[in-house]
Amino acid sequence: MLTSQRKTLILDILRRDGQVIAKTIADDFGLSEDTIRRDLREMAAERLLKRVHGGALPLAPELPDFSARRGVSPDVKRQLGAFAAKMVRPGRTVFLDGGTTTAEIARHLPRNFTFTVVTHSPTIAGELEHHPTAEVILIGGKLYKHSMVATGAAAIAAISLVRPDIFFLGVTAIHPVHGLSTGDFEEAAIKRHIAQCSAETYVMVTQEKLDAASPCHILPVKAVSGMVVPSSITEESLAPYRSAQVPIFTVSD
Amino acid sequence: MLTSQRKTLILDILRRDGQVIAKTIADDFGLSEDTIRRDLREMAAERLLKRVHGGALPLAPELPDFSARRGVSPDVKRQLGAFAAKMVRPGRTVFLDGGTTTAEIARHLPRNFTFTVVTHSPTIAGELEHHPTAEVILIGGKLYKHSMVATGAAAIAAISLVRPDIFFLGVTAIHPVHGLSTGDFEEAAIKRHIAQCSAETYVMVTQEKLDAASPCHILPVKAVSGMVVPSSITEESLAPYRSAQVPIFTVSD
DNA sequence: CTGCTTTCTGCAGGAATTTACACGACTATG
DNA sequence: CATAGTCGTGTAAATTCCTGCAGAAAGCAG
Repeated sequence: MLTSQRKTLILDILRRDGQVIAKTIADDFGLSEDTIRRDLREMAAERLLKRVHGGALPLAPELPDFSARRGVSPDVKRQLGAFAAKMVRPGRTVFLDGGTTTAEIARHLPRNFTFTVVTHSPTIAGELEHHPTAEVILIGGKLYKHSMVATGAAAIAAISLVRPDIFFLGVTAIHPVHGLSTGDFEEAAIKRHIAQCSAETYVMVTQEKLDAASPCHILPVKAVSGMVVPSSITEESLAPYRSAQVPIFTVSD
Repeated sequence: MLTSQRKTLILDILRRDGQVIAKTIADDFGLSEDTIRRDLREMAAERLLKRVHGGALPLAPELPDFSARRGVSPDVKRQLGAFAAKMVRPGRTVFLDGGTTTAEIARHLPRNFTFTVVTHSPTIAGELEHHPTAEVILIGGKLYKHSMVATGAAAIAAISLVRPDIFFLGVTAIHPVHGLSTGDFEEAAIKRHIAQCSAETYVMVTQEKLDAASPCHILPVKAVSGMVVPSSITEESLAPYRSAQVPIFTVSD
């Protein structure tokens, strides 16, 4: 990656998130924190941003409304996303489901090597507009606006043509007995189909989804390759899933 | 390989990827890095690109990058968009091209009756997330990030399956002799294909696009069903198009 | 065809840039 | 005030850049 390119990317992230954390960026770019800090110092000297302890902020103290809205993406989801993004390896193909949790994965995808992202969500595709190295395959179909994902026969057909290595599945509920579920029948069918086409399926789980059930069944719990959960979830409530032989990845704060 | 040929190729790669890395290009061309660096130096002297450590970047930090383009002549585009949106009738199917001008159409689409919108741009699809009545069909394919549209064989195939009543075409240039054109070859092919599948094609024209030509030809002027232009454009400069028998819709302020 | 000139290309070596690591200093936070 | 995290500087290694030069190819005049 070219240095000047990296600097413009940092500015992009700064505009998008309203902040830049040296450590995070260093991870995303696969570079040392020193390099990032040097970049930040130089850009601060050019009056492109404001250097602060731990990272940098935009020069103009943005409207409080804006930063408030940007910051809402709860830390838990962001951490889950950052963790999942690290599971992507060079050259692999990853399928990103629609939803806010998977959107966080898209934001944290590594930027120092190439890989392919497949998604049936225009929102996710939009998140990747400024990603420097990701090749994006968009799955078309009839748009289900509630979740902003393509659905229908055309989507199923297009999905059948790809063989993702990893599928990051978003659900509204997960239950030891009732399995993974979501609110829309069509959407459930799509998710199930993607999982069947993918070598591995990982599901992102937050507290409020655990031990719940939504109307439409997607898959049984043991059909997934692993669950990604925040460390705030007690070991006790994970026990039923562990006994179902599902690998669980705990993301510490 | 001829030198000038090589330089053209380098510019192509630069436009396509938004970056050029000396080492990579040298490998691809089977030449020494010195030769490539010399080329880059010379082209930088000719103001064709921006030389940076490790390679080169497009001259102006992404001259017409999509997100950067958002914001040029917004009022005019909004009026054009509002006018075009009124051309949509109940029950019809409309294809929206990618781009900032067509995004304005999406924002102004009528909300009191149902119709179908087809688009190969995730950005446009995103604009329609909160539209109450529009059915949205998303065309999938390999995402061309510069313009944020799906491209490739998959996109062509999917487009072939729809028969839009109206296609709102976005271009970067229109010229009485050279016709409609845009910057990317693949994108031009897609636009041409959409136009061939559609009953009618209307092109949105603003002042800076008039009487200009971009590298890749899409269609001749007389292939379109009509041009939508702002009233600020003089009748004089429209004369060549009127004599080509192209209906012109003037949008007053 | 021959000899000369011009242009292009690759190589060598020194300069400049970039990056990562180490270490002591600094800052935030409890 | 203690600790963990972050900063900045110095340094060494790697990479990239530039200059000068020599050989090869192409163009041109005689």
